[in-house]
Amino acid sequence: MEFQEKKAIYLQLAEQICFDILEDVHKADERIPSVREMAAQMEVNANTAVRSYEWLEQKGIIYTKRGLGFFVATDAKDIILKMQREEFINNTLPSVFKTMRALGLSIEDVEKEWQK
Amino acid sequence: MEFQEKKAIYLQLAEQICFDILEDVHKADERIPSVREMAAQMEVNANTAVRSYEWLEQKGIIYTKRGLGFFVATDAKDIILKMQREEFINNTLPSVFKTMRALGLSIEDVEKEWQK
Amino acid sequence: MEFQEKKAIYLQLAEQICFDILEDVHKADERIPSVREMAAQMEVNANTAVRSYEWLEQKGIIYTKRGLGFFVATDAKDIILKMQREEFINNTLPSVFKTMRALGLSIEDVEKEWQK
Amino acid sequence: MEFQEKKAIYLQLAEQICFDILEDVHKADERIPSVREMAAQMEVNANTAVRSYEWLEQKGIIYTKRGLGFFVATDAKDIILKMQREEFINNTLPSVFKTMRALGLSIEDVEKEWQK
DNA sequence: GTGGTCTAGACCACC
DNA sequence: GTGGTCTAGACCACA
Repeated sequence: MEFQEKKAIYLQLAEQICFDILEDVHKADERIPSVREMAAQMEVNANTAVRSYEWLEQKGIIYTKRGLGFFVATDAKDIILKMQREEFINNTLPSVFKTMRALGLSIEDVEKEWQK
Repeated sequence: MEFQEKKAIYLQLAEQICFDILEDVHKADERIPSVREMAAQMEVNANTAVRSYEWLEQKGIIYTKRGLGFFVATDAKDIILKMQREEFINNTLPSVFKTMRALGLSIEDVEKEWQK
Repeated sequence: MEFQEKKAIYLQLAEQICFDILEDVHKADERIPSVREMAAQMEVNANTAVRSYEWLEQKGIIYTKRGLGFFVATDAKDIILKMQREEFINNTLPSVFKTMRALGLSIEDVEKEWQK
Repeated sequence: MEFQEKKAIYLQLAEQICFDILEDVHKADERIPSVREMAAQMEVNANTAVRSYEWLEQKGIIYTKRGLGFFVATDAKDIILKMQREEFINNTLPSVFKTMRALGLSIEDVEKEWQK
């Protein structure tokens, strides 16, 4: 996997895993590769993979069964979508709005385009 | 100047010049640096700077006086803003709309955010 | 192909291609020789042929399909004829009018000739 | 003087002399340089200059006084203008008309431009 | 294979 | 000095 320089690798890996969950590469309640396997697959340091899994667990997207590994949460997709929705609302939209103001475009202009 | 790898350098340079015109670094009807000066400043090949200037000239943003150099068009800002508006409508918005559909967001959700 | 010294080669090549389109050597929606083929045929540098093609593309006379080559636009002939009409009106006619004034000829004299 | 390759040099020289007469470089009833002087000035072979003078004399534009040289005819300008008018009517205009037909332009279109 | 881009270096006309 | 053009040769993404 290729990573951007601007963003922490463990976050990019976590996002990739989220993407895979949405795409059913990893299905609800099923096991995902172990930290070491994932680290090898993605060619990152094992500690980086650990941080990704911790982050996903903290978000409730995966959970751990001692001795067995990590599993996809039943409602993982819902959580991910909700997260992405918030990301869109809090970051993408404000940036789009800023551009609109700079260009003198109104919300009505955007609505017209949406109809198409 | 630093350039992204994904986009042609001559286009990035042209956009930078547009940005400078909007910011009054280069004012209407005034001369901009010669092709060779700009190329040296930005550390690109002279021919690449030529392509940028040709692109801007073709858009009507700058014009040339023989033996004297390139000058900012009187209505350069209008042209740039119109261009950017079209770019936003034709490229940025469709991408935003695609994300909205993927996340199940409606135009009403966006309107609520806009009010804030 | 032989080129005049007074005019840019890439423009003369572009005009030749226009001529060929009008003569159905290159037909609407069909592929024209690749940049490199054309350059070899006409014995010019490949970059010069590129400039010709870019000029024709910018005029809407040809269009490009990625990895496949350049194709003649459906309405290429219309565009070419319109272009040539403007050229005639803006350049040829003024020069003819200048000669007429120098020789003391009126528009009526020309009309008489036109009738024949 | 520089000569085009496509046209006989003696004709180009004769035209240049006509041009000079119209511009009063050589005035009516005055002597023009001898054949040898002219040949030297224009850097052409003396025989070529002779042919030019013969051509001009045959047209009635210049005349010879034995032992004195060549002189500009009293009505030289009239003859030249008449000649040029015929040249315009017989060669330039037909070529213009041909272009007009090829482009689908009418004499009315030309009249409109003439008014400007 | 295609077009697209970039560099390096050259010559020209114009001012 | 300015822009404008041309050549030579290189690397890239895409199909």
